[in-house]
Amino acid sequence: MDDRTAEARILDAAERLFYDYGIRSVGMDQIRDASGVSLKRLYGLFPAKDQLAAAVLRRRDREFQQSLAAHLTGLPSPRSQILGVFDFLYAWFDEPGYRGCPFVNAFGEMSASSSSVTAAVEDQKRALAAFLSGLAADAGGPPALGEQLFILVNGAMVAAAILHTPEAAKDARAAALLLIEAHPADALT
Amino acid sequence: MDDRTAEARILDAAERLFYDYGIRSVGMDQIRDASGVSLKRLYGLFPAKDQLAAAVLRRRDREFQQSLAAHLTGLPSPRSQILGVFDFLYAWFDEPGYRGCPFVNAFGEMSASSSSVTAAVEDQKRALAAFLSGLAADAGGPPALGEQLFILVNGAMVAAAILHTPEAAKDARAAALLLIEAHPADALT
DNA sequence: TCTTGCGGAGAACGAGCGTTCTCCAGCAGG
DNA sequence: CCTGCTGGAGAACGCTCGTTCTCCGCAAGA
Repeated sequence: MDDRTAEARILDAAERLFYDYGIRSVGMDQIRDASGVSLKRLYGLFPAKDQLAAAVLRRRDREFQQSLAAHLTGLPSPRSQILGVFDFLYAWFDEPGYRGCPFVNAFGEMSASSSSVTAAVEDQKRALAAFLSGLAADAGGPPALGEQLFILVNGAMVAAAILHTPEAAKDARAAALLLIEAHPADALT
Repeated sequence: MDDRTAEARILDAAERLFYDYGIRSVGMDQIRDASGVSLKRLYGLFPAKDQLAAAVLRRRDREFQQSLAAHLTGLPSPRSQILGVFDFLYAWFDEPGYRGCPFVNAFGEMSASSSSVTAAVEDQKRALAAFLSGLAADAGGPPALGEQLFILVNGAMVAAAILHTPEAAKDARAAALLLIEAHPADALT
């Protein structure tokens, strides 16, 4: 098998295992077994476990952004796109295996011991904040609206995970709607 | 030394070490060294590490609730008490060693491997949600306001930790203010 | 056919760590 | 003085796991 599919199979296996059981709980042997790629090749592609974890997070960030953007295309206004973010979250929270935001979980688990993981988490959160600020600006809201949407999104992910309910997405959506309408200049509907 | 101070010294040491470095990164030997309590006595009081971690979290929850309540006493209205929650958060986020919500971090680290820790985290979040719902009801807001405040609080904790800025508390405070005013019946000022 | 090197399987190594055990000092009671 | 108990210090045990090493099959080229 060529390197490309070997790398993808490793990332697929690691992503699932890390998310389901936590990064530290999963051994490299389990990733070898689940991916079918030998340890030697695995270490040839990813020289250490935390770099594999960081690579998993960075790929997941790209997929998350693409998936969210795809869900939002076709929505007519910036305002409906903002609300669409929370509909997207609801569908995610409602999936059977939802266990919280993988980036927040990785931060809680590894921030004290792996700088490459924390850097990947930080980059994902900055990208998400920038994306939401863009939507907020498109909707004619002030910069603070972007920050508030970012807080709502992260709070909903935590609340849904710990309290075992996807309803947090609906509560956050309602809050976002009120915030959009409350801010002085909401140009578009 | 009697059991009471031994237990307190263990909890003090474990709380600091667990929060600073993560639960799994801290060995029982380090807790023994930091607390000055022998391993034998330590295991006599807490039969396993995850039960010690759960005990740390439950005590921290009690202290957090008391500290928050003390910060809110004297504030004249439910509305100002709600805003006071976010002022309280700002002061916390601005402390040098802030590393996120210890309960969220513990959840990310241990939810797959320790039921006693996840139970302690869940109880803390339910208590916090109930407290905020009480404030929201006192302020004349609908039940959804309580849920939204809960989401804002958790989102602010995550955002402040990962983005290294206490400003998230101010953004969340501004959002809370808008939500209070946006909700139909805001009786008290 | 012989050689050479790549890559797979998995054993091995070394460190960390949760938990238990051993040893011993000190002290209370007979 | 002897006995037995409590509790501290820390060695020891057993397991996990990240990482590396060894061995071997096999395919490609001369």
